Amino acid sequence: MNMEEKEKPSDFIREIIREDLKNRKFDSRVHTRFPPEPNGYLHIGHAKSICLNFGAAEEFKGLCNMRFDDTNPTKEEVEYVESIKEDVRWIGFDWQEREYYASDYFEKMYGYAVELIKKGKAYVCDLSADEIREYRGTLTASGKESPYRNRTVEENLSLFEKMKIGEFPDGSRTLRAKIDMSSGNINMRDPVMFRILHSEHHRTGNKWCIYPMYDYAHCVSDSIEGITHSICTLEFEDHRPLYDWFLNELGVYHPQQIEFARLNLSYTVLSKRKLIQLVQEGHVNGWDDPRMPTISGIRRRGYTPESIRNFCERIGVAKRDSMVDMALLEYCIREDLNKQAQRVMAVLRPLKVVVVNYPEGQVDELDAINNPEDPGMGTRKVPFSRVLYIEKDDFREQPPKGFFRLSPGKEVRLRYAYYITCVDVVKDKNTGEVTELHCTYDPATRGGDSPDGRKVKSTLHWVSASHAIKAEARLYDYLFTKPVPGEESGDFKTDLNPKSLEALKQCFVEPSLVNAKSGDRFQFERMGYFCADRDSTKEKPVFNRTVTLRDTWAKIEKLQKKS
RNA sequence: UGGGGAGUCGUCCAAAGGUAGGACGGCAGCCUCUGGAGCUGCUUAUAGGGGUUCGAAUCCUCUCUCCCCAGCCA
Repeated sequence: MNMEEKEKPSDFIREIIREDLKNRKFDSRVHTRFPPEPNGYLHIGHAKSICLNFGAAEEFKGLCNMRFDDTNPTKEEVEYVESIKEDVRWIGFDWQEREYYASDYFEKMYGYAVELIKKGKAYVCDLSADEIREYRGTLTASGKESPYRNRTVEENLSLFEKMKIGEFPDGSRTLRAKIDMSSGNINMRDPVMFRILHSEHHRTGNKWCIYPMYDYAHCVSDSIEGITHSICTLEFEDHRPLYDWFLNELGVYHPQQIEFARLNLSYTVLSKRKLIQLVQEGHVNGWDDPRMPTISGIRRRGYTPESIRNFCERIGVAKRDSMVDMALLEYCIREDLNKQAQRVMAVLRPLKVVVVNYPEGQVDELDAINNPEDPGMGTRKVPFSRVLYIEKDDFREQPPKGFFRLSPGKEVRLRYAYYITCVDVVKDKNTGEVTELHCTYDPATRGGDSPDGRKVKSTLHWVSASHAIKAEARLYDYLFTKPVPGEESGDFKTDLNPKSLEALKQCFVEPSLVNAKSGDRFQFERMGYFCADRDSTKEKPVFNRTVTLRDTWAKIEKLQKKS
């Protein structure tokens, strides 16, 4: 086995494709499609499907179509088609000119339906929605045939024509496939093919007042486009017999439907219904809120397309229900950003430090490495002066066991600068809060190395007070406090994390960040990866925390608090 | 109690009758001018019972558990 073979993702779907290719099925073609309904924003679960459909097509030198499954005008909007296109492109795939819509095929679907009527395989039914439900039976009891089931072909043809030209009100009649009301598979109990909907469609306008149902529209669309492998999620497994029935009765080109398990991710929700609820009820600030698992939210949070693709590869594709650990997604973005992101110093919760033996008014320009993982990214100058800010968490008046950072009398290194020793602690007279530290520095340690070889246990990040830029940092935590939101209570919203967003408005970042543009990503050393948000202004940049760095000390501290 | 699926480390995915392996997480250590990164080691897994076989996660059989389906949604 060579290296290339080793790297290739493999799963049961790719195995099927390989087998089909070997047997020259579908003329040795591979043609998939990504078929979203434009009724919401794409999320990380869709990314799995996108990577599978576009990825497999690419690997087998085939094609993948973009197809909007727009058969329900009451729920669909152009806003959604635009966002979907942007998101798929951002993830890194291209459908060239093959941008299709199920609505492109309405005429053809109508014609095919007429054929089925002529074959005696479809009929116009006057039952109401409630009556259809009654007649359908239950999971264990078989259904009853509709009294309209045996109309003549002529009558059906004329009624269907009248449905089309708008002679009947919404809900008054449907076109149904004539299959088997006693089937154990409820989908086969004379499913509805067309319903009457006097509703304006985002593409076809008012041309149609009957719209096809998913089961009928999907297989026909796949057939028209010459799809070979129609990949969908597990809940459609029961629909496959119907998919096959329509295509067989029509006697047209017949793709193969294959089902895989949809993605579940811990500490979030991935259902359109729930996501739309979060947006509409204001639990988040829109579809692209960085806490949302939507592609647009993840993008704004600072994730890279590369990390999403790697994630989708790592989680694999199979048929069993599963719950992927959020920690894996975080691993993927850290892995990518560790290699890419420019390092920078930013103090999120500032504590003032006066270097008492450093001359007032003097400024040192120190060399800092932009990315230790990539020397090619070069170095930059960072200004040092008498008054600095360090991170509040990096000082403890009474250091707990294992605390390596600054405390009274202790010496630490300021990254790329000098060793400093804390000589005095200034407190607020009323609250007792530490407001300022007095430290001395050792001029011999300039650059961060001690000529006498003495070691310090810790290196702190810092900024020069007079040079720093004021900034806002938005720290995000999981949107939910439980791995499976609502598992106990039954209502996912009871597990919403009240601390999922913490906005720190008085941060100080090093001056090199003046030029940061919206979308730029950085590692704030020792704090995490951050991405400049579009809310940034010239006066005050805003940074979203994409993900923290792994934090060993935080882990130790948490353990200590427990015991 | 109808029909359709699925059960392998904590999590995700492999192993197509022949040593149950990888990744994430966790733990321990090494290293380090980021308590980052990197490196090394460890990590109570084949749902259960029978059977076939020299040999079973894999084949047969019985049982158990979980998921999906009763929209004129997709």
